[in-house]
Amino acid sequence: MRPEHTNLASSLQRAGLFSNLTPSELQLLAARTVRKLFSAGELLFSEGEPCTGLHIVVRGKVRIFKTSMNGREQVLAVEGPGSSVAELPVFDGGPYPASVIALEDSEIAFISRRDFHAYCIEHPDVALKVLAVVGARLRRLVGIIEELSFTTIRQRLVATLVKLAQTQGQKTAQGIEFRLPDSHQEIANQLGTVRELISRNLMRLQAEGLIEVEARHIVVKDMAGLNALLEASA
Amino acid sequence: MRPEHTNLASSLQRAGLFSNLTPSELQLLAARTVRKLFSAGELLFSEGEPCTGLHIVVRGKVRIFKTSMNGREQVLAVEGPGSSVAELPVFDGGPYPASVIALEDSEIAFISRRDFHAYCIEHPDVALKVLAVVGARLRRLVGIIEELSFTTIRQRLVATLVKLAQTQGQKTAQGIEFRLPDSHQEIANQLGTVRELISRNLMRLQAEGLIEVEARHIVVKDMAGLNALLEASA
DNA sequence: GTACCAGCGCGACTTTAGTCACTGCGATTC
DNA sequence: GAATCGCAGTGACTAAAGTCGCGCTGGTAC
Repeated sequence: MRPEHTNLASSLQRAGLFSNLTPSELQLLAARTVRKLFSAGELLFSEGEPCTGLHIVVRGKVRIFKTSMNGREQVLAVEGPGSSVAELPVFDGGPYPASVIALEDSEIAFISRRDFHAYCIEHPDVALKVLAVVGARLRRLVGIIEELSFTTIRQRLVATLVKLAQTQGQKTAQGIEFRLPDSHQEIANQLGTVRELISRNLMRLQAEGLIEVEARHIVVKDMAGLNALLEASA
Repeated sequence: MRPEHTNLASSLQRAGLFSNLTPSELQLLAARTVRKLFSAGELLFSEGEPCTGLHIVVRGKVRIFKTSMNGREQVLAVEGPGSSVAELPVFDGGPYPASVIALEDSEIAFISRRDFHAYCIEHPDVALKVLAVVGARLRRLVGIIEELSFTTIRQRLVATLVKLAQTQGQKTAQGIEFRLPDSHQEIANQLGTVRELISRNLMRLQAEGLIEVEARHIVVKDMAGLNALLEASA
């Protein structure tokens, strides 16, 4: 047994999908996986390509997204360590429905379609686990549809600001402070719009006294006001 | 063995999800299902309710949709006989992510969560089949996201016209003729917009000489022209 | 008949989104 | 230190989407 397999096995266990497998089962699975390295900006695969297997993020961060002809992007999800990618096309045999790119230098465990397929038949509980994971993914997609269909960009932006404030915000005398984790361009991609609108909407929120913006540093002055904007038509 | 079970069994077999089960397995499953009848306009269940089990459309037609606070609706799918509904929340334990309503008088086979769960563990191939079905659903959702994010209502409308022309169109001296299957309001819901825009866009296409509209009767005069509008930024 | 109602057409308007072209800043590179 | 590059701000504009109100029509009910 080569040491990488031991490492891989423990990595896999952290992957949610395989959290309740026995060590020996993990070993078996690890023996079938291939370790791949991707540097930031590198594509794991592109939309439309035939699906070759399951990818699991061991280290790093990847973005799942669609591209339009005009160069616009719509982010479907950003996945970190422990998440699997493309669980689904593995089963229905179709091509990848979206592209995946590494946002940081990342380490990916890869299991071929055939192997994973076989493994699921031998271990029905894994198949159920996959269904649960896919369920979560489906919920997120429905959430994106809801947002795109029912809310304005302004509201979507406010929603992400509120979320960031809650997860990463520091309370200070000024209000709740945090830094935007991504460029305006990247935020625009995630909200399904263009860079300029992020800029403008941030400025507008500032003009209304709800937040203060300085480069990527944000200070929320009026959390209640932000939430009010969301409730208006969530 | 009561006769309904025999009927149910054959209905279930047509359901895609269970197409490769043996008759005896189907009987077993049928014994666990409940037949439910819904009249047109009746809700099968609403978004947010806890998920009680799997629904399979035996006869009729149902619509899966989300509702916004402003009364807007976004259709996620319309399912006919043989399709299953809510395969997914059955597994991840969460609430229904959307509401489902009967569009016509419909007959629904219902299997409780526990029973279906147990059945999947006994029959791993069913679990895989479920994954395949879910895969198709996921693809459709991604397609909706792509449309909402990248295309205009005009393009979405043209796309549905083209689809209708291809599937239900009759070639005549005038062009390709067909009837709109739904009201403008319903089309609007499916495209994620409001009634007026359907009206306006149809009129605009007519003004441009691409189609002719008379009530729900549509004549496509220039199919190439319509397709050109789609390619512009698909 | 007449009353009612869903579905549709349409004009006038506001708001939101997106485009284009440009400026400026700060970091890096050579 | 000059050139380059990624990122952000901004004005002017167009186009798309959505809102409101009203009127018409062709059913169905009574």
